[in-house]
Formats: sequence, C-alpha cells, structure tokens
Amino acid sequence: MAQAKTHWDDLETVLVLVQRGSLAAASAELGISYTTVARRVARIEAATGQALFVRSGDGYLPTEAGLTMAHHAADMQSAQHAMMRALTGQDQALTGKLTITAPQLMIAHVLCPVLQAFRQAHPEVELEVKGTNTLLDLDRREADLAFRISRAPGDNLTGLRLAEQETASFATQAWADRFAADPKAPLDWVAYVTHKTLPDQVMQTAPGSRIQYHFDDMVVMAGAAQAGLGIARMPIFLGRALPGLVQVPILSPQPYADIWLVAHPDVWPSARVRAFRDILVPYIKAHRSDFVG
Amino acid sequence: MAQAKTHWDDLETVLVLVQRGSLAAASAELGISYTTVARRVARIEAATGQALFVRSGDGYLPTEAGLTMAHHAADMQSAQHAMMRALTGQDQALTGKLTITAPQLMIAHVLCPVLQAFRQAHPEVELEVKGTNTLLDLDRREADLAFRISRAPGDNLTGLRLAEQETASFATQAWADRFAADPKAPLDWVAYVTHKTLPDQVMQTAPGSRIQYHFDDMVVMAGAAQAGLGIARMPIFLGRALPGLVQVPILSPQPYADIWLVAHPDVWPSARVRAFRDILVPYIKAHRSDFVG
DNA sequence: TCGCACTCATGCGAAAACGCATGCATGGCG
DNA sequence: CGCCATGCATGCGTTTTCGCATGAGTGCGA
Repeated sequence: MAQAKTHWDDLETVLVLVQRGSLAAASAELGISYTTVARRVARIEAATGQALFVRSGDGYLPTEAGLTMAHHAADMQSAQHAMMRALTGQDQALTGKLTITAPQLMIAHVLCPVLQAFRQAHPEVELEVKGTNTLLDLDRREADLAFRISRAPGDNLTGLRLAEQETASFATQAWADRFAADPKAPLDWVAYVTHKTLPDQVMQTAPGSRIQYHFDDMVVMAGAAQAGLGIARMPIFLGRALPGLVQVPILSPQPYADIWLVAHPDVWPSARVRAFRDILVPYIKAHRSDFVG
Repeated sequence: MAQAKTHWDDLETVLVLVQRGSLAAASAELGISYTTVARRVARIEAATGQALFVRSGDGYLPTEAGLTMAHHAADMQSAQHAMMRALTGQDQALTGKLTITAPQLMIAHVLCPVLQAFRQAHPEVELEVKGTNTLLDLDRREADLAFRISRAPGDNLTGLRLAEQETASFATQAWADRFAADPKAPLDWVAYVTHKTLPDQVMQTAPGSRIQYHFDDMVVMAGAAQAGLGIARMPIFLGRALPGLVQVPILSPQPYADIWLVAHPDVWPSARVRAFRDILVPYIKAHRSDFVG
C-alpha cells in the first residue's frame, strides 16, 4: 500500500465534495478545476485504502467512510475558522483588509460618509464592503463587521446598539398632496410580501385603501414608491434620504428593529475594528435623530 | 494583498515548525525538504499578511501570531487523528495494514507463534510489528494495537487483560548448581537500575550477596544473565524462554504487572483488530501457565 | 583561532500537480 | 426522437511545486 502522507488539502477537498455532491460544484467552491478534485480524491482514497465515494452518473456519492472523513474534516475546518478569527482579532496593525457588510440601502444612505471618513483616517486599510440582504457568516469570516437590523445581536456575537429607529409612510409629493386635500380618500400602497394587510390606522382614516403591489426587496419597493406607484412604509432614514419621497402623515411613526453593529467576539478586539468603531459611533450618535420621526 | 486561498497543508507545516523550532527538524518530520517548509511558511505569511516567525540564525522563532496559528492547527491535527482512528475502526475489510507494538522480548518469546497463526489465517493483512520499549501513542495511531505490561490499561484506552504474570530469579546452570550445593553462599546479581537493593528474602538466605551490575534495558540484562554474570530477576515467561537460563529457587515467584492488550476505543471495533484478538486470546489462554511459577 | 555542526537563503533542473480540451454517459424536455 | 444540460474519465501541454547543491552566517569546542 502506498500509505503516503495524508495531505490536509485533500481532507478539505473531501469535505467540500461531500457537501456539494459533484466534482463541478466542489471545484467551483475551491477555486480549482474539477479534474484536480477528482485526482485529490483518488489520491486520498489510495492513501487510506478505503473507498470514500461511489462514482455515479450524477455525482460523487459519499460512502460511510467518506461521511466519517467529512465529519472530522468539518471539525478541522471550524478550528481553521477559529484560527482566522483569532489572527484577525489580535492583529493590531492598521493596515490590511477590513470587510464589512450591511443591507444595501443602509450603505447607500447612511454609511457612505462614515466610509469616507474612515478611508481618510486610515488610508492603509483596504475596506471591502459587501452590500447584501443575506446575513453573512461572521464565524466563517465572510465579513469582519456587520450591520444588522434586529431586536438583538446574533447568538455568540458581540454587538453594539447603534440607534433605535422607526418606520413611517412615504410617497411622492403627488400622493402627499392628495392625502392633504382629502384625508379620507382611498390610497394605493406598495408593501413588503410579509405585510398582507394594511394597518388598522390606515383603514380607519382612509377606508378603501388597498395594497396594490407586493415586493420581496426593499430596493425595488423604494423604487416603486419613487415612481409614484403608491405609499410605502419604510424606515424613516430611508424615506428621508430617497429623492422624490416625502412623508405622508397618515401613519404615525412606528418603532422598528434597532440598528446593531456586530462582530464575532474573537474579531472584535482587532485594531481595524476598533478604529472603525471609533469613527462610526460618534457619527451615528450625532445623527440619531435621522432615524426617528 | 495576495490573499490566496489558505492551504491546509501550510497550516500543518506551521504547526510542526513551531513544535520543532527549525526548518531542518520540521522537514524531517514532514518528510519533505526544508526548502519546501520555508517556502510554505513564506506563502502562508503572504496570505495572512502577518509575520508568523522571526528568522534567526538558530531557527524559526514563532511570533504571537505563529503561536496562535499553531495552537489552532493542533486542534485540527487532533481532529485528523480522530478521523484516522474512526476510519480504521469502522473498516471491516480483512485487508490492508495492522500495526501492533509490544516490548521486544515479548514479541520474540511470546508473540511469534501468534503472528504466524494470524498471518496464515489472514494473509491479506499486512502486519507491521513495532518492537519498542517506549509507549507509542495510540491516539496518534502510531500503532493500532499495543501490548502493555502494567497494572491497568492506559487512560481512555480500551483494554483486555491477557494474563497475570510473576517474576522469578534465573541464571546459568553453573549458578543454579552452586546454589543447590550451598544455599547460604553469597551470590552475584544483575539488576535493573530501578532496583537498588536485593530483596530481604535473598539477603536472609544467602547473606553477602551483591548486585554486581545495573542495567537500564531488559534485553541487555537478560544477555548478562545468559553470559553468566549473575542471577537476574525477570518475568517467568522470559527466563523459561531464554536458552541457557534455569530458574534458581532462591527467590519464590513474585506477582508482577499483568499483560494487557490495549487499543484506542475508536480502533477496537475494526475487523483487523477483532481478527487478531480472536487468534491471540485463545492462544494466550492456553499458555497462561507459562507466565506463572 | 581554526574547524565543525548547525542554521538559513538562493538558483536551477526535475518531478508533480494542475487546467484545458475532448469524448462519453445520463436524464429531462419540447 | 433528438437536443441540451449536467456530470464523469482521460490525454496532453503547461505551470507550479519540489528537492538538490551551493554559499553564507553563527556558535561551540578542541
């Protein structure tokens, strides 16, 4: 038996292949060609003397041994992620990369001045900004720092509540005028898919109002409101920032989830994160009134 | 920054380099040239953007970051070892390698018939026998199966007590004759370094007896006894097996540490281990009387 | 003070790993 | 039934990685 030294790289390859199920998918995640994935699997199978996968027409199906290996390789991977976080956390240099993530609209309408100030204060730090609606995995260091709209920071994440915020109803000037002229006239609304019905407050004030459109994305919904399709309920900071929208006082400001800055506790102490906080927090503090009615 | 994908191989390299302290030592353990070790370290330093080692004239001294990385890499390594054991344990094939370890003299004088029987019963299994006085690390799978002389199996090892044994005193026929002729005459002894004095039983029977030589190795001590240098106290199975030695009844048989067969519990269920046990145990059972007086 | 043993750095040729292109099998779908 | 998408195997040329050899610095002991 060859019994050559087990390459740790091969273990990672097996892990990803088990997770993804096919050479092509695994190779895409690993950033190598699927030929190489197949070769690495062949090599480690030869080294262990066990079949780890059953090759079938539609993918690599892990055997019992393959699953066992993947399970332990997952342990290795989480140790690796812990290592990455620890290295970042104890890195006291104000150079290198800092990755932050936030909902797109928050970046666009709240954070840009902060980014600019940070860039000016620490030009050596390479800022990477990931605007996304999905929550990136801070355990895996997909980002160092995240802005979250929620009632609490995530599990086992260190957090800082930046601001409380409220929502209100916004629309074009035309809709605002119409409401001012006759508050009882029915109004068109655009809403998030999760909001099936209009608030009682609306139905009592302006009976006959209807939700005309449902959207699954806040960017799109805001655009619809700007286009005059109807009235939209959105965070106050957003309605105020979007050109062409004005607040329609049919709905009084409602408390909404707070804005949090969160990071993995391992990463929190790093110099880059601290420097970012030092610029962010005073700025937000000075602008807290932008978030409430 | 290059920030290329972190190679898991590099992490293992860093771990070993931290443990060993120099390129040469690390490369020897990894089975690669030290040039490669240096290159891998350079690569992962570039990838993480942190200095992991301080190059000095007498080795690679890890920085704080290097120690952190090694610490987590050690976690990865223990996960890898757990994986290896699990794979071995669930391997139900009666082919491949089985590594056993035992004290040299036990192999030579007790186990050879077992090895032969096993080889005959399972010719597909490649037996590797490591005769050594040092205890191999079964966690690290330096061996699958170990024979140990002790009062109990090791911590977190699964064990099977094969036999109780006793020691007695052995020497050449000449010494035995001398003792038979005059039991009170002083006798020369050869002893293990740990035995500073002769047992009271000896001093009362044959006053004036002395330990003439101390040895730190049982093989050497047995050789000395065979050469006629004196009387040696040794396990009964050994004295009986060594040509040229006879038991000298000056010392009655004394209880001694038992003989255990131990394995890591992960590895214990494997087909190869089970097959070996199935041959070993009946054999030892049939020969239990060889170990006591 | 010289030599030896130990360390690391660097350049070059050999070996291994890699990616690409091609060919083949399979499973929907119009 | 033929087309296309998806997935795997294999051969070949290239890139990367590796090991060896050489040179240079350092500390220890004769």
